Order: sequence, then C-alpha cells, then structure tokens
Amino acid sequence: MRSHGAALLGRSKVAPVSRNNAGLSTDRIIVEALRIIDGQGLRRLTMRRLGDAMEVEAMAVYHHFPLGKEQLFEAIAEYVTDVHRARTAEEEADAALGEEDGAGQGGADTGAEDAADERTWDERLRSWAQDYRAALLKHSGALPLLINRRPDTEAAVRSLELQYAAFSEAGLEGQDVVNAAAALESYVTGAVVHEVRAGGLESPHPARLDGRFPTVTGLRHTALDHEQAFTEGLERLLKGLVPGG
Amino acid sequence: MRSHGAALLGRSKVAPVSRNNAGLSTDRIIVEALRIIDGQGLRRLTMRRLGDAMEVEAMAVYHHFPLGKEQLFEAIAEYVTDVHRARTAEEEADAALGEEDGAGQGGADTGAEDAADERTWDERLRSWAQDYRAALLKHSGALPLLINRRPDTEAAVRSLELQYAAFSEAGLEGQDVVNAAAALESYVTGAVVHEVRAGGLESPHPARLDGRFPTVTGLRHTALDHEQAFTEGLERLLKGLVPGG
DNA sequence: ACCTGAACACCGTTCAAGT
DNA sequence: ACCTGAACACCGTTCAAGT
Repeated sequence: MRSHGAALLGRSKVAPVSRNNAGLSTDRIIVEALRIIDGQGLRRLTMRRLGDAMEVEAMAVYHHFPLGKEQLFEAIAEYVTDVHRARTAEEEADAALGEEDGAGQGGADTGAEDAADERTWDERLRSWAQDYRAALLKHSGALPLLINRRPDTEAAVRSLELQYAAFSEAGLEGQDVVNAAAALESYVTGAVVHEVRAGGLESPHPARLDGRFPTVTGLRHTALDHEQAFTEGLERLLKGLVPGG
Repeated sequence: MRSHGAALLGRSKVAPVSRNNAGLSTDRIIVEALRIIDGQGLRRLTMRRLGDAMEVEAMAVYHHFPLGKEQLFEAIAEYVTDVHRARTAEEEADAALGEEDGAGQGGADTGAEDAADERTWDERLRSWAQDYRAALLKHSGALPLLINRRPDTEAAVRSLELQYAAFSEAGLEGQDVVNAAAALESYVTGAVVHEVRAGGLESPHPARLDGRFPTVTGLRHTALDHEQAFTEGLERLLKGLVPGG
C-alpha cells in the first residue's frame, strides 16, 4: 500500500507521463487483482483484464511477477492472510477519521509498533481469531488460493508466535501447544469456508426434507448467525483446548 | 460407480463398438476427472484432456453436463463430499477382500443399509468426522472446488441429520445444536485445509527465525503429526461443545 | 529497468452435422 | 440420444523490440 501511494505520487508530480514506467508495483498489482476478484470473482481475473484495469499492457505484469500467474496467486494469498497488515491499515484509517472526530475509543495501545501486549492470553487468542476471520472474509473470493502451500512469510510466523506464546502462557507444553495452535487455525479457516459456502441463502434446505431427517426438519427455521456462531464456537474450542477450561 | 461399471459391461458384451455411445455417464466423467485432478492437479483438468482420457471428443462431455465446466465442478464437489458413498464403496472393497480373507474385523453392522445406529452420540460424531476428513484428503486436489455454494444434496442433509441428532442426544437444544454442528464441520474442513497447506515440509520454518519469535524457535523441532493432532483437537472441541464435557 | 506488440499453443463453448 | 468436427473468442506465456 505504501509503495502504491508513493508510485502514484511520483507519477503525477515528478515524472513526465511517458509510455514506460506506468507506476506498477507488486503491491499495486495485488490490490488491483483483489479488486477484480472481489468484484467479478476469481475466475474472471486474467492477466489481460488485470492489465486493462491498470491501463497497461497485460505483459507488463510479468516484469513484477516473472513466474507468471502462479506467483501472483501466491502473493495474493500472502497479502490476504497477512492479518497484521490488514489490522494496521484499518487502524490508520480509524486514526485518520479520529483526527476529525476528536475522541478515540479510549485506546491505550495506539500506534506503538510491536509494543508488549499486556492483554491476557485468552484475549490475545480471541482477537487474533476475530482479526484473521475478518481478513479472510474481506476477500473471500480469494479463498481457493490459500489452499496451496503455506507461505513461510514473516506474517505467518508472527501469527504462529502469538498462538504459541499464548497457549504456553495458558499452561500447555510442547506437542500440546503445536496441536492447539493447529486446531485453532483450522477452526477459524474452516468457519470462513463454511460461511462462504452457505452463501446468502437463509433457510438452508428448501426441499428434500422427508421423514428420514426429523431433527433437521425440526430445526429447519433455526437461523444461523455466522458471527455469533463463530464467536460461540471459538469460546467452546478454547475451553476445550486449555487444561483448566 | 455403479453406472460406470454397467456402462462398460454394456459396451464390451452387448453393443457393437460404434462411434457414438462411447459409454459416457456423469459418474464415469466425474471419476475420470478426479483421476486427472489427483494425478496432475486441478489446473490441468481441461475439457480436452478429460475427453482424451476417456478416448472421446472433448465436446461429448457437454452432453452430460450441458452447463459446462462449472456444472462439472459442482458435481465433483458433491461427489467428493459424499461421505456415505465413500464409506459404502470402502466397505464393499473390504467385503470383497474379506471373502478371500475369511475373518472380518468382528464387524456387527456389516451391510445393513440405514440400519439404526446403536453407537453413542459421541462415537457417531467421531466417526463422521474421521470419515469426512478421509474423504476430503483422498481428493485434496479438489478442495478449492468445495468453497463454492454448498450442495443441497441428500448426502449433505444426511450428514446434517447425523450431527443434529447426535448433539440433540448430547443435551443441546435449538440454536446450540445448529452452532455446534457448524463448529464441528468448520473444524474438520479447516483441519484438512491446514494439513494440505502444510504440504510435505517437515520443519515448517527453514529460516526467518530471529529473536522476535522465541516460542516458535523453542518449538521448532516439535513435529506435527496431522492425524494425531486432528484426533486430539476433535476430542477437545467435542469436550467444549457439550455441557457436561 | 520497465513496458509494448506480435506471436504461439491452448482453452471453454457454440453450432451444425452425423448416426 | 449421443457423439463428432470445425469454428470463435479468449487465455497464459515467450520473445524481440522499444525507450
């Protein structure tokens, strides 16, 4: 995002608008690709359309992603799952609004990068889970992309550190810490997949309900509030994962 | 699978091998498509390749899936997530071996279709989860396909009925039943995604570990046994989901 | 260094035609 | 009903060329 803004600034104020140097950058390409994915769906993201969106020849993208579309996909997956970036961007936006608005939300930890997190282990896990869910939901069209190999980025390790540290503080050790973190991440990812799969449809079973499915029929009109169900399930999982739960 | 076998039989024993009626069927097409997906990856599944694999012109597939590739994808997703079919096929294979082998595994419920399940609610949930995980892992290359809209098939409702009935029996009611089922399915799906993402790599963080990540560094050599971690996490989740856990 | 433009092999899908 | 074969618009990627 930073380089995106800088590039735009550089083009409009300093350099003459020549046919080269159209102000591309990996970040800008990713952001533009996500705009297409969010608006039209993953299948409509093509190199040519991506080029068009940036008013550039499609082949220009290959200069920033020499390995082609697969590499672009990987970068998108990393971008989407980078909770820290998403959270920081959000806070900056809030702060910008706050300058007009005057009062913050009583925030004590505003701005301090990598400040010691004084919250309890369970609060840290809760908010990591909520943030990660929000990040995935924000670009749910890119969800199929993050099924490939796990990025070994700093962002990924940062999330893992947070989880390991929290579960350790909760009293777990060794294998239990690793397993608990895997279970938590599995739950959050799966919940987003579940929610996206459910799509917009309210009543999940329009037809097909005969006598063989009495319990489903009985609960047919029990709506599923995804946000509430997620939070509830998260509490249950955490309760099951820690010894004194 | 049934129609696949029947079609092959019909071709080789009854009908003369004409240029039409090449023995296609939706089931055979799906099975062949999955063979390509499992062997070469989802991206290499093209209509032409699929046709080649069945020694048929690519356009023949459109007669069985008039809406094209999207419809084929949907059918593949339904096929893969149909635990009941997968389990039945597996049991038939076991039974076929058992005829030579003599002794079964002391199985009491062999063959009886839709027989009343006498296992306790938690055993039923456990084995559903294990079966579903196995089904997804068997064709993990198709995983991106089941992120789309949820199939409203009989198989899907059957799974839901099993979950709802089990959680009801465990003492949950109304909203809690629905939420618990959502949490369970989220966990299982997410665990498979997590496992596939982890890929083959043993030590998850080759480099990039500096002083900022002490806990990750400390647990660096704690291997993650996916099967064991899944089962462990499943127990923890169930414990958290039911009242008397 | 950064982007263009033409070219190539391949793709999904339509349509008229065969049996 | 079931499949073929040609055709069309579009795609990812390579490569030589421009500035």
